[in-house]
Amino acid sequence: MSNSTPATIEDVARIAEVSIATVSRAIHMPEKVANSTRLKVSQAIAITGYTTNAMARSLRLGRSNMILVVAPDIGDPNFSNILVGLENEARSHGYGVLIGHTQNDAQRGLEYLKFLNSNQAAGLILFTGILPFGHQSMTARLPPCVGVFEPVFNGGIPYVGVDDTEGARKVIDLLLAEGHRKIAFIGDSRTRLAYSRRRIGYDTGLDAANVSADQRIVFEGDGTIESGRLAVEQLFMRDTLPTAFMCVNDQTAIGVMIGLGARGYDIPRDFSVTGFDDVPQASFMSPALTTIRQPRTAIGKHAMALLLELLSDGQPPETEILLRPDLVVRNSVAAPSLKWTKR
Amino acid sequence: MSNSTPATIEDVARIAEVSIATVSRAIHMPEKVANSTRLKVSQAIAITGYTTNAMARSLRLGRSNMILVVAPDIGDPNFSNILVGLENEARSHGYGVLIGHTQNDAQRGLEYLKFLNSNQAAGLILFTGILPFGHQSMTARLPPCVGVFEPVFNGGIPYVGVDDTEGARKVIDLLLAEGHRKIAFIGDSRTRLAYSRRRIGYDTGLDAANVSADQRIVFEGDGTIESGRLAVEQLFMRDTLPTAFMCVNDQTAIGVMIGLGARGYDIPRDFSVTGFDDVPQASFMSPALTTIRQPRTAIGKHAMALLLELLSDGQPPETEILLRPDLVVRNSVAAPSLKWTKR
DNA sequence: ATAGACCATGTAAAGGTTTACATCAGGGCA
DNA sequence: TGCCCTGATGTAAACCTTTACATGGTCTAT
Repeated sequence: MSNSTPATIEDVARIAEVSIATVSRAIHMPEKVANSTRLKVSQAIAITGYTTNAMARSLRLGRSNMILVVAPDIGDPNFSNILVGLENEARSHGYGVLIGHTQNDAQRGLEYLKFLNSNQAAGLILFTGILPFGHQSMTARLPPCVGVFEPVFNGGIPYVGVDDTEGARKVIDLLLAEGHRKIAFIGDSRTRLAYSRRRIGYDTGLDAANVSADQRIVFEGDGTIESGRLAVEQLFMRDTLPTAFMCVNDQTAIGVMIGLGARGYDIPRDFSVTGFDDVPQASFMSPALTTIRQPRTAIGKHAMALLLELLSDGQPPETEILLRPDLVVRNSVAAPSLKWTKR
Repeated sequence: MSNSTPATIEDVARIAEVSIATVSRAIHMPEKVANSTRLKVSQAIAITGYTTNAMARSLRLGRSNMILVVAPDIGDPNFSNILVGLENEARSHGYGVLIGHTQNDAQRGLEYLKFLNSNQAAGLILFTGILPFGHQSMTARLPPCVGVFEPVFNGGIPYVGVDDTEGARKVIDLLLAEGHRKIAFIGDSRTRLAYSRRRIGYDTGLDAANVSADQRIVFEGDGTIESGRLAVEQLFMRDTLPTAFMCVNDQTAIGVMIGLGARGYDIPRDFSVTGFDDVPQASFMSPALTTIRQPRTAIGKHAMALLLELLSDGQPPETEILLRPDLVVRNSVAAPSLKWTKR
């Protein structure tokens, strides 16, 4: 009964008194097999506890049932919720999720390329924005791929993300509604598309409200906490201060809050601050940060669904899926301080 | 040159003018092959860009190069840093990391069991404390396994975690050193070993300081934020209050802080509060929470290293690896308030 | 009655490795 | 010279599936 070696399709065939071909068909194309035979086979499977050997199957089929997910840093807490969406969707279609992170190290990228090349994954989900690069013959034969958060450099690859422009627009509209006119945008000089799109939201929002160009302040940071702090220092040296800081992401916003706090200002009484992403810390800041929520689980789910569609159809159904960003109103925004508007 | 189909060992053999057996040996047992031949083979490999087909290899060898990591919830931000340690260690030994989460759902556990049974993983890392359970013949043939955080129920499985007793001892010693005598332990009635070990730290610490039993207050919660809040409510209904709340984990501590805040008390002036785990939020609370840091990346690294050792040796080198917990002193602890000590 | 179509099933090849066993050449020793 | 040993390489089987093709039986329409 309970052998130490797993039951094979042959064991099942013997017990069901059919050929192995019939067993395989009973499993994968039940409609091609007579009812009586199908029954015999499923009984035999129950007796033996047979599970099909994935290695043999993948070898024969020439593709595995694994999806490789490569992120710059899997330790990033923002990543974990996306993983949930990815995993659920994949598992429910019989795929497993393999993870890897590059830490922005080309060497590691190359390792994953080799990994892919030895047929270990049927598809690839990229958070890095960059295709792995290596030996000509390897790069030529990558499996279907989907980008997340930002389009993959080198193009032609569908991607899933949040509608950055709309998100930014929601933020700027909130600030405008509170009465702010002089709003600084603390950006990110790295050329990532997400950031330039958020900038567009800022600009179009101000355009729509007829805020003149000379009221606009843009600071190019690099998206880190430190960069937010620095932005505050720099802006205080100019003669006109904003009444609100609209930050390209939560990290920057946290930095801005630290910077303003260090100078003794109260948020939101003296200045309003907004972020983007809704990282876990955002709700624990004091004041809690008003920001845009990234629908992370949904992003993961959509990205995986898109990839699986690609795997079966072969043709990318659409090139870009943008999810609706939600404004999360907390306590870091209020009407502009009279102290500054009066000037 | 750049074929659409991957190079096989046969292509390499043809170019190197040797047999496929020799190619395989040149790769896996270089000492068994003449220098001149080895050179020819490696040149041929370079020309073809050959990578060995992992499916075929796994099929032949009867084991894959994947490690399955199963956690209750991969969305938990505490999990992500462990993943980093796991992945780095695995990858550097040529293994890939597959992830899965059970969400405490037996159905999903069964899916992973099937997954393991079809030879998709060479080893298993369990965060759930429970072996997946299913058809007799499947459960009988699980791959080598390592537990993380808590021993796997049903025993015999080595595990890696932090030294909970020592960690708790560090906390209680800090509180005692600040002058606290009446210290409440807010525990977790779920029978998880980690928690009972932390309780031991609490008790031995107080024993060592000769704090009498009637000075000790133990509240059995369930480890959630809500449970911390509830503990505060309950303790306020008793006639003697503690001067410090030592919580079994950070979640509970956050709940306690919320509860005390709601009653208008200031931490640490009126009460001291401590946690355990150092979750990401801990440093963003106000006041920032004094707690015990889990060396997460190190835990991941050790767990994977242990598993890989198991895979090659077959024998568990040790049954339990306890890492040193570090006390993270922030701002939630101060000397006891006179208001309470005077009573 | 017979050809053709169709259905259920079986046979066997193929997928890319690894490795036990066979082969062969060369060298040392009696 | 003949024998055995050693070291390098080749041959072929095995790992477990899936599936194209072959087989044989039943039914329908001529």
